Amino acid sequence: MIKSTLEKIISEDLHEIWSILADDEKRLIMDNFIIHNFKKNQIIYAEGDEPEYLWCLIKGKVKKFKDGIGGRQQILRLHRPVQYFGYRAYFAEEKYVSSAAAFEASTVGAVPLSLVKTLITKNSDLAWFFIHELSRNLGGSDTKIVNLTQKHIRGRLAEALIILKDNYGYEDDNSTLRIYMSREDLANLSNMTTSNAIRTLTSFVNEKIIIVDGRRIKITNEPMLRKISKFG
Amino acid sequence: MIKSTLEKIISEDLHEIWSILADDEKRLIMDNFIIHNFKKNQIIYAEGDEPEYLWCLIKGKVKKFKDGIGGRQQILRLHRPVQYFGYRAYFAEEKYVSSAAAFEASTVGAVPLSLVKTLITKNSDLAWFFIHELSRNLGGSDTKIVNLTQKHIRGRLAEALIILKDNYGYEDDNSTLRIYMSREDLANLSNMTTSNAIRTLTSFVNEKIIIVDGRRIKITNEPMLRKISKFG
DNA sequence: GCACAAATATGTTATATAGCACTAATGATT
DNA sequence: AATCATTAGTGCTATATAACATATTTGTGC
Repeated sequence: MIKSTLEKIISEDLHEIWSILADDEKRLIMDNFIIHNFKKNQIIYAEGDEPEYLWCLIKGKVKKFKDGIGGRQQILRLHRPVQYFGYRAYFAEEKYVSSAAAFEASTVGAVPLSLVKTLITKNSDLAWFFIHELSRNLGGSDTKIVNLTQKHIRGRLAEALIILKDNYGYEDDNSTLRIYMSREDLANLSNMTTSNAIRTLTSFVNEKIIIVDGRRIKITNEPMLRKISKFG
Repeated sequence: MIKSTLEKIISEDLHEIWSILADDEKRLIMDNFIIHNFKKNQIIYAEGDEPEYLWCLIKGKVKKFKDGIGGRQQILRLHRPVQYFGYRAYFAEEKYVSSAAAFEASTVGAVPLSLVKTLITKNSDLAWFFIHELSRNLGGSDTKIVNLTQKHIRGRLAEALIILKDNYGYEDDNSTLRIYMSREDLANLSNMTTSNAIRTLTSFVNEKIIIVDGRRIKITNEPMLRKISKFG
């Protein structure tokens, strides 16, 4: 018997998380799992939309953001494979309060949240999975509030770079961030204007903390970066 | 048979939420429910502590906050009876990332989180209660990030006053906030210095949006306050 | 009721960062 | 290759808000 590509993705990539599901539950998910492909910068869902699907990032990178005053965007969270998103609003019985977009070409699976709801009720391990995820995100969000409001520009940018490293890691050279983003997005992540992101990036280069080649960022002095991030 | 005071509190005040529990589960909670009294400004738990108890606010007011750069405090959330707090860190398997303190003399019940964990696993309604709470809090936290980082001082203070109204309501006159807090706490809620909280409060008074008498704040033009809060 | 501490109020100055204007580089399209 | 659009980079100015200084008022303990 030949496994379908979809089944292969699910059984291989998602094994870790869906291992908490019973076989019939897995079957149910597989039968209702729809693969979507999003192009770079394409919106997956937007603020105000009614939540319908649990999204599962299989390949690519996704940002969650909120549009604020004067079209200024705040990036709230970054996702990497295999991570789940788009469920909070449904569980809160709200519309989405933030939007999700693909950072780069991405493959995402969609599972109806109504199905997820049924499974959570029946499977306490799955309930715990989401309780755990939500709890971690909430802690991160609370910490972010203080970081973004109280740290100065250098601290905020340094922190953003650390976040990028913690989320996407380094390439094989052990120093180049495995994500290439525009200066504007870097600014949106650190709550500052694009000009200031560029300027601050330049001063980090001058201080030999990073090396910049276009959108390629090499962190050469991570301890110093963490220090700047911590001090503020 | 005479009901104990404790049993009375639980069966009356907590009915709404614990109604999702079976009788034997209620019994278990009651047997492990310890009442604590906290004085004004007393710390209930502090950042870095290991989470042990689910706290249930029975009487009084509680703030959750995080100490930031230069001793500057950011108030993250406010609690009123009957609300639960202190569980996030346990579910995230982390130490507390914020502290909780009584705003005024408060009565709080403590239930061992290990017991709550057991109950959640057995009772999916209870699991959903926490999934729902966490999801709502996370949405609020994400919204707060944008509000605090992008709005100007007037917008932030206006929003803080609205939050106070939504949380604690008005007194019988339908306009006096049912909470009295220091200008410093008001500043900590709106991410600004105490001086600026005072100044901005004064300008709201001059604009006939509020009336201030010491710590007593009367909101006389709530639509305008919401407008200022929304616009930024 | 007095002494002292804490909170509130207000004016002045300093500064971080936004806003704007402009140029340079890079990348996409035909 | 030429054109155009987008992104990156830099200097200058404006401004919101912090920081500081100093009254003034209010609350608290004896």
